[in-house]
Amino acid sequence: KPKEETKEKGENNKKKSEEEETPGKKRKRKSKEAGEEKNNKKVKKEKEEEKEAENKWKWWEEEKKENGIKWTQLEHRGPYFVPLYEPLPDDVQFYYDGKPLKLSLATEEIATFYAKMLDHDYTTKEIFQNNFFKDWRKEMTSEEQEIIKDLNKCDFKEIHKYFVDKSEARKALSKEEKQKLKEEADKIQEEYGYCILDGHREKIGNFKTEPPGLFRGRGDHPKMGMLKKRIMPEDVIINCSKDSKIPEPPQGHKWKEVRFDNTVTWLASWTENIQNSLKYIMLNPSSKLKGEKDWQKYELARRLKDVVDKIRAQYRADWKSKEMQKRQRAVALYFIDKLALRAGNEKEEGETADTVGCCSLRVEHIKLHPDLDGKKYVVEFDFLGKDSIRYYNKVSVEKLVFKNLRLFMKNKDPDDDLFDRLNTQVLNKHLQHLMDGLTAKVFRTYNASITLQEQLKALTNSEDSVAGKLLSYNRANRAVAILCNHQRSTPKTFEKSMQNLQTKIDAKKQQVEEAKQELKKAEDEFEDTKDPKAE
DNA sequence: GGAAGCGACTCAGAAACATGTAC
DNA sequence: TGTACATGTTTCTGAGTCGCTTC
Repeated sequence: KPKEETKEKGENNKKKSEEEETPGKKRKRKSKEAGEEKNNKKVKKEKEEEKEAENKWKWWEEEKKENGIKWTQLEHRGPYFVPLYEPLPDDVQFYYDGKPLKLSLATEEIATFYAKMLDHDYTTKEIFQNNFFKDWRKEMTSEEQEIIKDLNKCDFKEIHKYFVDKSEARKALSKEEKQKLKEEADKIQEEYGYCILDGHREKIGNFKTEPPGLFRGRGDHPKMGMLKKRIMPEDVIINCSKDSKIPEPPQGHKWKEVRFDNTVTWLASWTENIQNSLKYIMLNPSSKLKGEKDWQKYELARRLKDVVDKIRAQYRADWKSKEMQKRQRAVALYFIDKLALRAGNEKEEGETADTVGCCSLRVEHIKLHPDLDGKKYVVEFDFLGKDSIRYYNKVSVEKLVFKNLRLFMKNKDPDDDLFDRLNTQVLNKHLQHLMDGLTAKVFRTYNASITLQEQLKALTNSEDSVAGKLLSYNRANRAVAILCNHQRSTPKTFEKSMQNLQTKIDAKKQQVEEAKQELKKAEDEFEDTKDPKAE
C-alpha cells in the first residue's frame, strides 16, 4: 500500500506541474527550498567536521615529553569575564513588609540571585535561606540593614516575574534574532575559546569565569545559599609561556599574577570564596593534554587486568590475617573491587554534605543479615555517596567477609567508623606495593571497562542491524551505570510526560474498543442480511 | 611517622541548549 | 507548517581522588 501511495503522489505532482502555479504550489516550492537549505547546512557541517578530523593533531603518534613537563608553548587570551550587573528597570520593584523599597545596586544584584531561584526547591530550605540572608545583609548599606531584618518580609515576586518574562521573550525571538545571538556567542567562543599549545590550536573547556550567584551545594550542604562573589581580573592568576603574547587584562584592570609554569595544565586560576578552593581554566577533553591523561588511565586499568587475580587471592588470604588493619584493608578492598565503591577520603565536618566512600563508611551505613530472602550472609548498604547520591544495595558476601564485618562492628556506636584502622592513604600505599601506580580508583575504571567489554560481547552479534547494535550498546552501558551507581534525579517534567503517555494509551485503548464494537455490529448486520438459501 | 592542608586534576549531576519527531 | 514535547548534547561547576609539602 505505501508503494501505491507514493506512486499516486508522484503522478499527481506530474499533473500539477503542467498546471499554472497556485498559492499552494508556491508554498510547496518554498518548503522544498527550506528543505534544501537544511540539507545544505547538514552537508556543510559534515564537510567541516571531516576537515577538522583531517587537521586533527595526531599527538599520539609523537614522542612523549619528559616526565612532568606538560607543554613548551602555551598562548591564550585569558578568561572571558561574564558581563557586569545590569540594574532592574524602574517599574520592577522589591517590596519589604508590603512596601516598595529601592535597593542599592549591590544589594539589588544579590536580591536578583535569590529572586531567580524562587521556583527552585533550594529557596524552601532553611539553611539556604539563612545563609543567603546572612551574606546578603553583609553587602547591604547601613540604611538597608536597618530596614531589612526579616527574610519573610521580603517580596521578590516582581523581580522573579521580570526574569521569567525575560526568558520567555528570549524563547519567542524570531529565527533571525536568535541567529544573531548565536553569532555573537560564536564570536566570543572563537576569540576566547581556543589556545595555542605547542603550535596547535586547542579548544578550552571552560573559558568563562563563573558568574556570581548563590552557592548550590548538593544534598544537605551546610553552605548552600552563600554568596558566590564575582571574579575580577585582580583575582585571576594567568599561566602561559614566557615568550608568548601575554593576555591583556580588561581595561583598567590587572591580573593577580602572571606565571610561566609548564608543569601544570591550567591556563588561569582563582580562589573561590565559599570553600576557599582553587578553580581552574583548563582544556577541553578533546585536547592532547586531556586525551593523553585519559589514555594513561586506561593503560593503568589494563595493567591491573594482568595482576587482578593475584591481588584478589591476596586480599582473600588477608581476611584471615592476625592483624586487624590487614583484615580491614582486605575487606575494604573486596568492596572496592566487587561493588566499585569509591575510596572514601576523610572530610572536614561541617564544611560539606555528610557523604562517604568505602574507607569512610560508618557502622550505621550497613546492616548484617545472616539470612535474607533465601540468601546467606547478606550485607545491606545504605549511605550517601558522591554528590549525595544514595547507594542502596543488598549483597550476598562470603562467610569470612561477613564474620569480619561483625567483628569490626562489635562494641561500636552507629556513628563510629566501620574501618577504624584504615584510611585511603594506608590503602593506596598498600596498593602501590602490589602494582606500580595502582590506587583505589583504578579498580572502578577497570571494573567499569571490563563490564562494558563483557556485556558487549554477550549482547551483540555481528549480523545485528545498526538499531539492534545500538540497543545492545545502551544495555551494556546501563550495566556499567548500575555497577557504578550512576543516577539522575527524575526530571521535573516526568510526571507530565507520564500523564501524556497514559492519555495516549487510554485513547488507543478506546479506539480499539470502538473498533471491536463496530466489527461486532458489522458481523451481526452481515448475519442478518445473509440469504438463508445461500447457506 | 603521621596529621593537616593545599594543589591539580578527574568525575559526575543539573541545567541549558540543540535537534528530532509526532501531531 | 507550526508547535509542543521528547531526546540527545554541551556547558557549568560542585564533589571527589590523590600526590606533595609542611609542621
